[in-house]
Amino acid sequence: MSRKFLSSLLRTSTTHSTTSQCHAQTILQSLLPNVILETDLLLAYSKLGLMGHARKLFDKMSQRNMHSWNIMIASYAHNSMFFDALTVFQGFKRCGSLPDRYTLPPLFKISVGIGEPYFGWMCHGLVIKLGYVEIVVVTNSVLEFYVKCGTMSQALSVFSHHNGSWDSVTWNLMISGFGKAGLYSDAIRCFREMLKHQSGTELDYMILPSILSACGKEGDLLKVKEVHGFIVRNFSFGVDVPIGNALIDNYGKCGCLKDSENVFKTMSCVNLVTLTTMISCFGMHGKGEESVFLFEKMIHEGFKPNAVTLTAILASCSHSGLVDQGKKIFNSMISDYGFEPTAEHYACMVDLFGRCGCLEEALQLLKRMKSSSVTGSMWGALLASCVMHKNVEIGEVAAYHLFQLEPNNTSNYVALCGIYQSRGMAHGFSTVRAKMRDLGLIKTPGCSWINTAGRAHKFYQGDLSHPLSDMICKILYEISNTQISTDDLGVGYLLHDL
DNA sequence: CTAGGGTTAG
Repeated sequence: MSRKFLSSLLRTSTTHSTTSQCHAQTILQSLLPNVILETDLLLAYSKLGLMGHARKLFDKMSQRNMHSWNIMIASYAHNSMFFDALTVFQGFKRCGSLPDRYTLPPLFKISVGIGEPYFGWMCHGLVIKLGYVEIVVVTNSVLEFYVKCGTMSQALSVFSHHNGSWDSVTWNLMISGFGKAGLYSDAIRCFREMLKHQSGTELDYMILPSILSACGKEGDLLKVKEVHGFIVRNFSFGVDVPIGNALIDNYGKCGCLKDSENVFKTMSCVNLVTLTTMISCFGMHGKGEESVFLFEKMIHEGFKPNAVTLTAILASCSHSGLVDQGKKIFNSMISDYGFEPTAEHYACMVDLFGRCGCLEEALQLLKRMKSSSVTGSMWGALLASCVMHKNVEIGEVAAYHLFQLEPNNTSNYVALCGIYQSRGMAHGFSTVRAKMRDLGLIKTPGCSWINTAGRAHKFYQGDLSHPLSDMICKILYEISNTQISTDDLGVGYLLHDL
């Protein structure tokens, strides 16, 4: 077998056996050392995730080119082995070479992976200095870095500096970035902007989950329906799994459980995320029995629940008062699946016991735990249950722990006050209020607002300062006595440009 | 050899 033939065989190899047979041939025929062949082997092993094999080869190479360094750095980053990737990159720098367009994107992944933004900022500097800003893949990786750091202002600045050289990945990063940052209306505005820029060209279906999630979290059912209609009209393959999952989730968030179920039923292929989403939708709508039924069905079908699934089913049991089922599921996850419950799961269990009034049982659960592993969210769940059931004794215990753990969290003081107030204990009430004053804590009042004709109108609790408040209250009173279907909500077209 | 989508929680 010639060098050329082995090379092309390796470049298309997808199995361990082909790769190692080629490797054996290179040795048998004394074709090594040879940079091209060794680099081909490197890539073949990396693609199979066999980083140990790749590394052994790489260390023995007497000569390396940019390609070989890039493969090592990118593959380590791809397999979340960030420190190994960094070590290789440092070795690369010691050779006096400069990164190229293939080296740079994985470096941003490394920076996020090791939680070290300085490294990413430095790499952004390199991108500019070495003149790679015009390469859209490189600039997109910079954009993604800022999105993952949660600094949308920086992402926006990168975005606007490269006016014109965007592609659909750029838009998707911006839309999903705004969504992840909770800036849903910005995400929707960005989507509209995108439609303007690329009218006529086909819409990339990868952005649909991002835009659906922005519409759903904004609670805008009409826009969710609009995007759904658009999907049905334009994508003949029907829904792929992530799009189906996003539809289920966002119909659920907008209060249309029936539509979630319909999407779920028509999906030809589902995964763990689909099932978890559907379980949590049932839970959100107080359908605990349906959640448990689906959970048991998925286990029967051989799905292995993950930490998110467990949180969803426990929360669902809790909201529907299914204490025994919740307890059973929690215990079986530990014994049957060797599941290591996280702090969130314990918080769910406390909520499960607490919500139904089993406050003593909830407290015992926390007392049995090592005190250093009891988190604020667990005591917080207990305190919330004590407010619900007006329990002073356990409420004080939970509040005491919370005051230690999060001394500046105003809502804990307010919750304890609420318990005293509901039991008519004026002394306790004023003591906590005084403590809050001493600590300089101010309760931020609940507030809601509405945008009409480009103006925002704010309303605080019990606030009648708005000039039209008389009329507003009268209309609100009428509305609250009228049955309204979600179809009657106002019209706000999203896709009218299409 | 480089970039993008979906799930929990109060």
